[in-house]
Amino acid sequence: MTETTPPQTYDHASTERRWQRQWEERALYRASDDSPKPKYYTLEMLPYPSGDLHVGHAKNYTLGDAVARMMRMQGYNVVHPMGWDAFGLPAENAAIQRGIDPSQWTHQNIANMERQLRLLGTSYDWSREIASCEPEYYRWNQWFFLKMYERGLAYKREAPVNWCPKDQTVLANEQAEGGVCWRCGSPVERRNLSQWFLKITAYADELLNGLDDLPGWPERIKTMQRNWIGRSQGVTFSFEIERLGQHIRVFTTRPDTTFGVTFLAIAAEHPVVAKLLEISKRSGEIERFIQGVKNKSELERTSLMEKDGVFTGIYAVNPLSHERVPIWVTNYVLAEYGTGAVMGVPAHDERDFEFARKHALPIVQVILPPGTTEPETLHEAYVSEGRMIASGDFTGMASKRGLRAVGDRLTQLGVGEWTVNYRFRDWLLSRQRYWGTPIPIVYCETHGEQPVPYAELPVLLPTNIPITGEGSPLARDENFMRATCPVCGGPARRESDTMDTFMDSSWYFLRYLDPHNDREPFSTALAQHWMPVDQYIGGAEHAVLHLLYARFFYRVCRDMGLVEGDEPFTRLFNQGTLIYGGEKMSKSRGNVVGIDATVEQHGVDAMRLFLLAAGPPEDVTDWTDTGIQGRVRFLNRLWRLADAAAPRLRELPVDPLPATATPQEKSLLRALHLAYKSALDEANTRRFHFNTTIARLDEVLNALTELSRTPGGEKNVVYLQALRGTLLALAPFAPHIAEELWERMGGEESIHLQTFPQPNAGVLALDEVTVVVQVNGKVRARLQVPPRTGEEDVAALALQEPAVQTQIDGKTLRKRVYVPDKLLNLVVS
RNA sequence: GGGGAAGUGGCGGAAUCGGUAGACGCAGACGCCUCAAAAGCGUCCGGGGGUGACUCCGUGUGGGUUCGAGUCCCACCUUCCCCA
Repeated sequence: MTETTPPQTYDHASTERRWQRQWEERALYRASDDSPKPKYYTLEMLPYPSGDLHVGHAKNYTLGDAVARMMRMQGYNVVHPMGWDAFGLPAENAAIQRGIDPSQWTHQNIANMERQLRLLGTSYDWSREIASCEPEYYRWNQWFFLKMYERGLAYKREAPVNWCPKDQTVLANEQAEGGVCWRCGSPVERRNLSQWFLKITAYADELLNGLDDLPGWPERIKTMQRNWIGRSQGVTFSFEIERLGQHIRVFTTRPDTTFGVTFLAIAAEHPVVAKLLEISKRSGEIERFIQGVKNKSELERTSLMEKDGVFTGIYAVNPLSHERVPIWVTNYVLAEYGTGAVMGVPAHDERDFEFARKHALPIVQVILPPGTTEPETLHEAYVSEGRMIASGDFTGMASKRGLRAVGDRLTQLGVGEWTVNYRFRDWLLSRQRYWGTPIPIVYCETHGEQPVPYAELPVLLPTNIPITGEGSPLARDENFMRATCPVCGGPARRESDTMDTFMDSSWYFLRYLDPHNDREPFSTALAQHWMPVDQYIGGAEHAVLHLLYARFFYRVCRDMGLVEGDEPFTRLFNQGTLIYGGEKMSKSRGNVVGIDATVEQHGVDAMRLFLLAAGPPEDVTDWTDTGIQGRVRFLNRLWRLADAAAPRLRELPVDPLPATATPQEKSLLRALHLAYKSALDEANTRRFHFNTTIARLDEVLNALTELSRTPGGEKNVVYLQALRGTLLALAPFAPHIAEELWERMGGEESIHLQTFPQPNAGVLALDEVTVVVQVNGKVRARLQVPPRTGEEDVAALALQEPAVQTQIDGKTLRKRVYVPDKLLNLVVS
């Protein structure tokens, strides 16, 4: 046989396929519930099965997998599960637009995405997989709902919502942007509809204060949650309406400005409006205004629209100053926030100022800014503290003290009380949609609203029913709607609303711990063993939605005795997005780089390395088609060296610290141990900047290449042992090639079950260090000296340097700064 | 409008504690190998000046603190994110 050229590249496709199969067969990543090792729960946010993964998704899962593998190799019993957020609108839209069964659509997508996740070489424990659309899962949503119902945490009430008159359904705020239905384009209305809520506000203070106990969370996420909860302390008090004998209650955080009230602003939906209409002479005008306001979405009302209003012709009385103040119906006060009415103090509130300007209402200054003695014409509201004026008994008081004093006076007068108000509202759980968890409630003509008995769970979502996109499919399905009353056994109607899908993701991390339990949502003992999640990884888009709901849910579980502790996620890491061609990857932009084609062309190890090396994981990073080439080259270079060395390594006993002789050997070993240190530091400080670790591995390969080219290099023991070490350091990031070469080198067991090597201080130490010599802060020379050389010795050497001499010649030495092993700065003049 | 984060070569980025700016990679230039190409290998690669040893400038802009600033402080500009 004639001599053939050896293969230049390794066959990534067959290698990757082979090891993925082997790992699965050997259940390599199965987490044991009773391991003596310390537990580590690492988790990526579960995906919605939209159909296809692109390299942007891969960035997230690759990081999570690198973390899981690093912890596993450090001796932790790692649980790293994966599942599917499988209920939701896209499946239903596929049904509406293309007549595809939502269940079938979802299951096809799950099958495909699971295949793709396996393709990524992720080390998930698939035996724990869950899909939220399965009755085995959603029955426990219903179970939790009933438990919350019993505890008064789930309740039904009327609330204003976005309503599309054509499609006959409620819409989420983001589905009604610009005031029109996202599907049919009809203008949406605000409607008061009876809806199910979860009482998350009952935990408001706990959710707020708990943030202080989460040092492992990004500060900005905590700030966002604090702002979202929006706790404010103030006074709720009443203004009596003239000629009506009724009151309007207002909430204010600034009772010290009560004497500056020049109008009352109430929401168009405020219940008192009906009464006002009865006695107002201007009812026609008011009704026209209200009609215009009601059609607008909340988004438009709070941010887009100019502040507007209409005077009712009716007055109320300020309980402190006894002045008459006009009552206005406005578009900038929301019925759902506070009391649905605010006192208008234009001098000291920006929105009130703007409103007063527009409608020529008086602006009465009652707080003087420090350093002023007379009220001046205001060009904008003065919202800070100062001295109170024109405020009856309180005149002359500092406003900070006045705030308390006025609040207390209102309380003493019996017209008000100190209250705490929150910006966020209870969680609206109802959806008039098909593809979700049915709410387990029936309505009996005699016994009214009744919970479905636990024994009858799950209330199954019917399959094969028509989905047209108009109205609730469940409400029209007679078989589903017909039920019996659990109290009297008589006929009853089912609740046709389904649950918001954030219900599913509020507790899925607990179900992973006990995914096949058919007696309870999860075993308390297993939750105690594994919880809390040690590391949670996901995008920042869920900062106030999922992450707040899950914290609420966990506390409810705690109060039910199902879990211990308050917080489900000890540490949170926010991934940055991956952009391509300057834009976020998305189907609609047509700039999606799919993972199937990428993996086929370059191999998944190269892709994983590129995604990790592209930049810090929390940053927005760029996908480039050429960048991955560098990682392909890296793997091929490593392959050529390691594959050739494998036969020798099979004969060579493992020795992590071979004796070095030459400077080249020393610098190779040092590079390797710096790579170990980098990987361990990044994993254990949770900085996760593995981009720097991969740069260290590049340097190791450069050093390996260099040593392999010295005479006899390929037999050099240091070189050979370093190759073995390189594979161990690479294993968490490029698991397939590392495993393949490990096997070829005669490694026992899987490389992924090995212990990650520890950096050795002796190896890291340098024989010589470079000390920079500066004159007046500018580098003039570099000295090679042994570590920890004394200042006098370094100074003596420095003065012999010609470049230093010319700089200090004829000048006086003023100061000498010495940083051992780093620098000597000579200050002269 | 308010709050937050970030601005470093042609590009992605490194410099983790105030101490050699530009590690590592991509792209590019030149060379080797080859009939040729691909792959691979080698050298160079912030800007100005100089044959060269070198030298001056340089981390968005302008100030400041310091022996010394990409890093700390103040103001401004730009971009992105969140809230309104």
